[in-house]
Amino acid sequence: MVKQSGKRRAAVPAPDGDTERQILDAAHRVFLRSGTAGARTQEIAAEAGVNSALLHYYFRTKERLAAAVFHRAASELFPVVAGVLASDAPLEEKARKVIAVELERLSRTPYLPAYVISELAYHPDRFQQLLAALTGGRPGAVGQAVLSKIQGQIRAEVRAGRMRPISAEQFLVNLLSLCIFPFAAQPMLAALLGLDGERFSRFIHDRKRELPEFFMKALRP
Amino acid sequence: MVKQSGKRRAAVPAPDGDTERQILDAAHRVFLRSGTAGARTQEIAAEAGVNSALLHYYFRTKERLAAAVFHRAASELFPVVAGVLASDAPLEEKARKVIAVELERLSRTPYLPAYVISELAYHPDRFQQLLAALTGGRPGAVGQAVLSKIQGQIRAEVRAGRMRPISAEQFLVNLLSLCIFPFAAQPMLAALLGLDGERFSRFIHDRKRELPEFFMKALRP
DNA sequence: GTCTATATGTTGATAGAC
DNA sequence: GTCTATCAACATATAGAC
Repeated sequence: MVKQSGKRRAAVPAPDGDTERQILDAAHRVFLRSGTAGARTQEIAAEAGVNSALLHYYFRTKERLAAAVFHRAASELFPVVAGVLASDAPLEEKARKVIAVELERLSRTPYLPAYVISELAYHPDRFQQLLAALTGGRPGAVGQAVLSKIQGQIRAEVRAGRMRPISAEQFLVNLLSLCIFPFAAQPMLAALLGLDGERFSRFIHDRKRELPEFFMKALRP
Repeated sequence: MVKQSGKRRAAVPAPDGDTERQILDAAHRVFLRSGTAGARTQEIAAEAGVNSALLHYYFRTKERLAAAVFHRAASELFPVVAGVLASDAPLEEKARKVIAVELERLSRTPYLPAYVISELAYHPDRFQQLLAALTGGRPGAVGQAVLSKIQGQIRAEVRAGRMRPISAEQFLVNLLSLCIFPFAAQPMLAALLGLDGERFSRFIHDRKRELPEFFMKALRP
């Protein structure tokens, strides 16, 4: 990002990959663990195996580093789902696919939802600027495209008598709520319902099978 | 909490209520706005109309103040729902009631979910210690009681042919997801689907009517 | 590119007068 | 109880040698 030199350094310093990515990876872990405000650049540098001066050499400020991490985190969370939802597949297939993909992905990065929610709550501007970067200037364009696509499909299903009326917004929010919330609230569920560690994994495992039926059933006329 | 003196001061200093509560109220607002790590005690003091020395007089450390605020925030979020769920009302009525109560309450304090989720993610110990305080030593007791209560009711409904089988955990998580997530993710929905300000309010307004049907329908055999 | 050493600015917290 | 003034500890960021 800041680096321009293409010159490869001699064998010693970087164990694997280039340093910039190592710092970014470390920042990713630390920010997701402690939150942006709670994280310390010094801790990130230590976790990356470098000192904090080098961190500032690659990313000028903590803020820029935070933006880069958020960008990467959000980019691996949204595009997949957006792709599925904007496709031409039948509505029911989309829902099943989204559930499968989301539960699978979030099982591997369970801290992502809480991190994204926190960032959005305390730093709403970051998201706007990310959307602008992703969609090239017109934020909300992807969302609107998905919405009208879904809306059209719902209307068709309703006319065919296979579904009862529901707005595209409610449809989408219901779907995302059921997929994402359990991960965002995992610590709460652990304390409240005892869903910690292995029990949570089993819970999600069961959910992959049960949630599609639950969701589709709710939409039938 | 720290204050012992019952002596009332002369008319001048405190505009309304006692100072301790004013500080707590200010802390509540600031912590919910900026997150615990991002908030500054100085900002809290300013918002409370006092200086930061007085803040430390009442609450010795920022950490204690944060715990007090989280305690209060969580206490106004959970007990109501727990009360409904643990009651002897029929299952369907409980679900409707929870949806109505939650959507109504969160409409008035929309930042609460994101704050609680953030706190839990970055400060899981706080919740344990809160639960211990609330339930007098045995954390998870309330949750377990609710779970087995619900589990029993589900079994009865299933036997009566009015509901298809579902574990109490999935039942509860589905219900809470659908109620809480929209508020936790509001900034995301605003950026993505254009659900900001007035449009979000209307979305929630519609949701109060539509969600009970959606949820109940999903459970029918 | 990477390090050591250091500057600069905040921040949480305390001392002590009133 | 409430204030002014101040401290000590960090955390971010930079300078400059290698």
